[in-house]
Amino acid sequence: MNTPCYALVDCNSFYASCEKLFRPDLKDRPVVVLSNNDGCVVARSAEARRLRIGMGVPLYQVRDLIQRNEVTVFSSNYALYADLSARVMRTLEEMAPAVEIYSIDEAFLDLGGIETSRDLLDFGQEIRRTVDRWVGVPVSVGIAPTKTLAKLANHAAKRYGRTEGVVDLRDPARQRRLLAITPLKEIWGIGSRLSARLEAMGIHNALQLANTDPRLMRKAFSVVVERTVRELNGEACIGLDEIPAAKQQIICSRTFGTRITDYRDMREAISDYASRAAEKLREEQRYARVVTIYLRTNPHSDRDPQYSNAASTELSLPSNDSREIIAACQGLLRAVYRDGYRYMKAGVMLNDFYEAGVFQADLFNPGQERPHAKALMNTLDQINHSGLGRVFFAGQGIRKEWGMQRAHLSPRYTTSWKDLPLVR
DNA sequence: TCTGGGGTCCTAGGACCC
DNA sequence: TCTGGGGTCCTAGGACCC
Repeated sequence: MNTPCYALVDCNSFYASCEKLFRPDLKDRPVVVLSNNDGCVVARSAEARRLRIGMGVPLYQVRDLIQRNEVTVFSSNYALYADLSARVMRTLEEMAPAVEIYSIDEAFLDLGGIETSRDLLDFGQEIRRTVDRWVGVPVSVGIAPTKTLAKLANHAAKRYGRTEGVVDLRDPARQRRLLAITPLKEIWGIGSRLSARLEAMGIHNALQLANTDPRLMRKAFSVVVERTVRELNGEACIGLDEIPAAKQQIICSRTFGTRITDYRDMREAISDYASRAAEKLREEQRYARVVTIYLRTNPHSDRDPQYSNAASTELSLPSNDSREIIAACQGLLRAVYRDGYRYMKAGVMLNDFYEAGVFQADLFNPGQERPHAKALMNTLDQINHSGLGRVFFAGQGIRKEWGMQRAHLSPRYTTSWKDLPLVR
């Protein structure tokens, strides 16, 4: 049996790199990408990071800094990032025997057995060159016997220029040296709450955590922390998941571009989110029984009266038909909507999923067949995935005055025919 | 004035049953 | 004043991730 060996490949400043790819004029220039509604900074190019623009800060707090330094600002262009992500992942799948897509910009590779046939630092550099040539997005590579250590190796590859973007952390002595200079909150699985509790116990860095007794850590915290301790010591506890688990929940929620004060606008928004959620559900090829909506005012405001509420219902039969899910959400909205508030956000949640044909027929509506429903939803999805335009239900609204603010949106270069870049 | 969105896993505790 | 024990299931809440 081989010692396990994982690589973590992570795109550098992914969203910012995607934007730069189609804007060669922005090479070596600071770029930031904003969250939905242009609220917070969620990605920064290396140049922007050097200006000390923080991750996750609200835009209004860094507006001066951005203007003074002529930072180029983009709204999130999720269609573009998802498409480029798929290209990166396809490239990695061609290069490694087993790949787990961990997030939009990261993948774990199983390198077990490869080290006998080739030098892993070389292999890491080959990954970097290939992704750069085929897709144009820069990546870093961390290599280690456990996923938790591979994560840390990747951090190091990003942080220290001398590594040239690849760190091989298989050597235990090297692991200990890196752990000794790694703060707790940089460890995968240790967030701010656990960091604070560990600090209070006198544990201040990753090496000190690695040196604790894993069984005691399980008692004091949970099995999650126990696994982290073992992984830091090179004992692989978390395997590679090539096939993503089926989703258990689908959420579609948004902060509105402007506050909603009108029932009809709220009904439009809820219908729109319901339709998006149903679309995602069909992509999963699942049917949901439980539908939930929630809405709330702005909790940061101390002037406006506050209200937040949620409501759920169980469909008589699990469904992924947009019309049924929209109707259920509109019914729930009538129950929880109150006049006289300035609503900031609402959402639709789907739960309790079934595969086609496995659920019990409704006792009171036996044989409730909907022969045309599937064909109609298929047609809808095909049109909406064609890149030619979208069809939608009238209840979703046409003008969408409550819709997202995206003042700095780039074209959908790769997923919309009308946005194809032109070379003159 | 302005603060994202979408997920997962684990645990404790209550409800319920025999 | 006295009032078992053990098991399962479900849910809410906390913590984490990107």
